[in-house]
Amino acid sequence: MDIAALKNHSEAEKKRRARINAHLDTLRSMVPGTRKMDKASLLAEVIAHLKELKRQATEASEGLLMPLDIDEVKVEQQEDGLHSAPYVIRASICCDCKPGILSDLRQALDALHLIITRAEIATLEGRMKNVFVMSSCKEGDSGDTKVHQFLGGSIHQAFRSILDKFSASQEFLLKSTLSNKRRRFDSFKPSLSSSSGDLW
Amino acid sequence: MDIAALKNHSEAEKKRRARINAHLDTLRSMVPGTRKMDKASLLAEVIAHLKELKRQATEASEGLLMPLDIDEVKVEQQEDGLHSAPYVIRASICCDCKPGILSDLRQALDALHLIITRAEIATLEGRMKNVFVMSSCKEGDSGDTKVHQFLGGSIHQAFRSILDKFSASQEFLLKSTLSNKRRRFDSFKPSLSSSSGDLW
DNA sequence: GTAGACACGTGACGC
DNA sequence: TGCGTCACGTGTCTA
Repeated sequence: MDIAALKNHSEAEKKRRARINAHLDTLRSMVPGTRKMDKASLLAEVIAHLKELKRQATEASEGLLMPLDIDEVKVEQQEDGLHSAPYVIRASICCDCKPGILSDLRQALDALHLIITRAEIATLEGRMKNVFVMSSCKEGDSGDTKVHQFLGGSIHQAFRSILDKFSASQEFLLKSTLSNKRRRFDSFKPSLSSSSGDLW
Repeated sequence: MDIAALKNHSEAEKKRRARINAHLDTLRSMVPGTRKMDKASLLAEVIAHLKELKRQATEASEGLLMPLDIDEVKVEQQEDGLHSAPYVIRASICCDCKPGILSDLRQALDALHLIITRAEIATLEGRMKNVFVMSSCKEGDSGDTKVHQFLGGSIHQAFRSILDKFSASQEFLLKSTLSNKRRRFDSFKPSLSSSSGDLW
């Protein structure tokens, strides 16, 4: 009978729709503010959330990345999306582990009279990366973009000069002893003891 | 004419389906390995991906969190999903900034002969949080779960004893001078200069 | 009364 | 041949 086959067909199709809609409902429960949304709009919102989460994830793992060969100073304004913390500056410096560089950094930041909300030191394979999250000391400066741009410039300049100072001393060592360059490869995969022993 | 109305209707429905399918294709392009998947399976995969990204995001922001009042030692195995780095141990210790505790931690880790792939020191408001990402020195241990459980236990024990040692000395100070407890509130929102000056 | 969204059943195509 | 998936047109409901 063709009639029975048709019934099976329609029922199977019904099952299929149910499966899809169930997943759609799951998505509705996962993405906030989509409870009573269009199917299409829901999917659009899912896409947006997916992008946002991906951005956050890569941003978070970016913080873990540490260039092994190039020294760098980065200063950027952190809008921080949801946390409603306006005009927060995030400054980072990545270079070889050098004793004394930490106190230089500390002195430089002290001189700028900032509120340091987070200070992070990471070491990896003889390299170090310092990240500072901070904002201006004065309350009134919070909304002033120009103040933060100036502050960012000052921080960048201060860090840069510290970097130059220490890389200059390294270049001096490089010229005086040829074995120094090799040392960078020797300490390419050291244990913590050799890589951070001088630093701590 | 009813015929024109019907045509509009079907065309509108066609447009709607096109919108939905376009979003579905966008999702396919965003989630790897779903190029030729069922509509339902695709959505299931999207849900899984969304969950995974959410987990990573919360985990990443968790790493930034630092308990202000309670000292803690955490040792956990990090499967790390995509990076195919099996059996990596992540150990963290959070406590008040105390000079000398860093060298104690270093000595403890040195004694265990581990490969430290990442060492991180973060300071915030007079508190410090150290995170170490590491794996066993020996290659053969990589797949051995028991070895890593034992290693994890050893690390936890070592960190715990360091924590106890320093918190014990703090309790001693607490009993000897009443002003000490207040000090914890005095340094609740210090600048970097006062919070990490002793540590560095 | 019209525009948009949804579920339904059906024909078509692939394994 | 059946089984699964898809696109399509239609009926129905709500705003």
